[in-house]
Amino acid sequence: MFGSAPKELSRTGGLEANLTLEDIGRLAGVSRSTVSRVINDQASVRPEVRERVQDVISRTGYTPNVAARTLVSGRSGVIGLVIPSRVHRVFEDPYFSRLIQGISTASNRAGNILSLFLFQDEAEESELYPRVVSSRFLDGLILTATRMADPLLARVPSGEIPIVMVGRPDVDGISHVNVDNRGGALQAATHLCGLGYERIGLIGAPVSTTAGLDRMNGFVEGLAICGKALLPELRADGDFSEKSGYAAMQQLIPGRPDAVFIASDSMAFGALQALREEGIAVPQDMALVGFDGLPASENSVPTLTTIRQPVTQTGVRAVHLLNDLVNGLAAAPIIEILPVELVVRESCGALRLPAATEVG
Amino acid sequence: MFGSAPKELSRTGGLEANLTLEDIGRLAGVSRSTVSRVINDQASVRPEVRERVQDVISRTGYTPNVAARTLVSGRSGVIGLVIPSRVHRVFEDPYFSRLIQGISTASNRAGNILSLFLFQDEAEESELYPRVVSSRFLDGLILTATRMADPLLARVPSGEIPIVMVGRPDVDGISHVNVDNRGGALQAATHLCGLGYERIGLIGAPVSTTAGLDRMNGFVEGLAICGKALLPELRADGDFSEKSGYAAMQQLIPGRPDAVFIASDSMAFGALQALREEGIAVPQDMALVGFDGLPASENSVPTLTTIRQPVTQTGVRAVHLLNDLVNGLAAAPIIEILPVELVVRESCGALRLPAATEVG
DNA sequence: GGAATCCCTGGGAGCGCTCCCAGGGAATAT
DNA sequence: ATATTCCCTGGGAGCGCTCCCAGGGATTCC
Repeated sequence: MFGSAPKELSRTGGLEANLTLEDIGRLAGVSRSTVSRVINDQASVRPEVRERVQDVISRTGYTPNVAARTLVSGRSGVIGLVIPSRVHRVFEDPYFSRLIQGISTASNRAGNILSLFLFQDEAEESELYPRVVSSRFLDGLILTATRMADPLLARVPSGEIPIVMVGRPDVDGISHVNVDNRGGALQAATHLCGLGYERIGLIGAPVSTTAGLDRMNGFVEGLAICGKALLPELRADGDFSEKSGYAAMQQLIPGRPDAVFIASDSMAFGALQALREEGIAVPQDMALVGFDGLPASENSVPTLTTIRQPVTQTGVRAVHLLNDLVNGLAAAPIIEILPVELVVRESCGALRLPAATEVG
Repeated sequence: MFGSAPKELSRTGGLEANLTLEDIGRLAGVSRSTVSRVINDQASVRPEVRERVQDVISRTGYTPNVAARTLVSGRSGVIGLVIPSRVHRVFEDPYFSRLIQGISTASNRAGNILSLFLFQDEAEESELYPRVVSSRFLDGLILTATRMADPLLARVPSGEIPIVMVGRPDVDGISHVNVDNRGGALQAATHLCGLGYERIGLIGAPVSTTAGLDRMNGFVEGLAICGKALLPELRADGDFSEKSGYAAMQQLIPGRPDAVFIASDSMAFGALQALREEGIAVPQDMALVGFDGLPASENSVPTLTTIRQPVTQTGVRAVHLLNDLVNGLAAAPIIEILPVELVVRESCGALRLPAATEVG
């Protein structure tokens, strides 16, 4: 349209480019300081002046220069989401998908910008992480999917920057938000006991994750409350995947459990498949309780009784906790444990049995 | 551990906190400027001085303050990845998963920091987008998953900031990297023709996406080369999902196609399921060619002949293109079209037929 | 009426960096 | 020997913002 515009103009893109507080001030007939006050919602600006300034701002489309603001205030508004290596398929996992959804929404609402750090391998991790953390570019960090003894965690306590972990870390002193894995698994166990099942088995998640460990411990604890123990032949572990659930169930079938708690819904879907192939009816021949509350658990055949965890909410809380830390509204470590909920559907048999007394 | 440490110290985290160029200079017995030269790899620093400075830097763990650097240089090193609303399940889609992988790796290697903008709805989109773009905080933007007539694209040509799209936009003048959807679909058509199939159908992707449109057009063009036309009763469209592929195939079966090109592997998996249920053997009774080259296409029964597109590479190229734009090594719009590749496996029947002459 | 108080507003300083220019010293040329 | 060149280095200026302090004007009080 303006083919003959000087290069300098077209390069910066026209009207709105590179306006400063000073410019806005000049246009509104006030000083830089007053404009700054208006933008930062500080008191003591006369209403009519405030309005005049706001008018100029919206007319010009002025946006403060983040770099300058960060330089002087020491706060960038950027929070980092770190997903360490080893989690290659992370995005295809519906858990992460929902978690990131929650984190993204919450940080958008809170006025934060979200930076994503996917580390493909240890080299990238050890090179990038220090640079990122100490560049004073991030206000804080959310860490996910760390494993036991994660080298990343070793760096955290040095405390250069506020950090919130999603999930329970295996060391103390780190702020985190977690779901009540132990309590949920315990509830699954007592629910099954209460329904009168006798030989109750477990398909566990890897005990190299705190979630897997807590779910197993909670389950065993729940059985203990009912005066039962977990029989070795009724336990198999998977790796959260559907495939591993399928294999684990095949392993359990010879032991003839009448109920099984499966530490993730994905694995439960695999287990369901294995049972279907063997002609074992759920819940008539074997009752199942999963963990996660994936949307798909509503549509399986039979529908899956499961422990629903609030994944999106976990992400939201992580952002809030982090902002509290950043703003000095709380001192690390803060720990938040979100409740889980037993969702009774067909697979546990409760719906077809006469009401039974639940323990716990 | 150091419970009695003064608050000021513990808050900033010890040794490495808040060092500046000036500090490093003092420690190394040189000036701020010299340290800056060392860090930015500029010439004319005596080797021994350079080494001395580098030594102090690595000993202290100094990292430049990104905000200060950005403020003066006008470059932050941060690139944004924008995924507009409507793509809620984006992360569970293996395409996006791989794309983000590629973008992340490339930007890590290029020294960029990646910021993620997931817009949940139009409101978030229209509020955040301008703020982000004009805050001079991002060096550039990668845009994905826009639809036809996306309102986001309307803002792009104003040119405040370099932008590269992944996939072909439906308007001109926007830099993008795309795969040869048209050529790939054309090749699928001529491949099937060359194998002697007569009634060749299409399960298309939504024509509201340029990918869907291009694949359809390429396919029709390929048929035309072979002197064929796409019969209306042999065409059904899906939405990229497995489920929709299943439904589309059910729709096509009555028309008795002897071969079908399916515009995405996911849909092909659904179609395969539908055929299995109907007892229609692939490739004996019907030949199939997919599009995408998902890893899972190697393991389906039968293995899927497909057009493999370089997804990770697409992400990598998007980052490189964007950096070229940012660094002024190229002028917008730059367009890069990556080649796709026909991967012949069992589902097209080529492996069991005597070698046939391919057209094209 | 003059002094004290308050509300608003403007401008200086400085965040940590890069860019640019000036200048000291060594090396080379006259 | 002095003049010219080059290499290397140091420091000033300034990016756009926030914080702080000072001060003008209106208001209130004595």
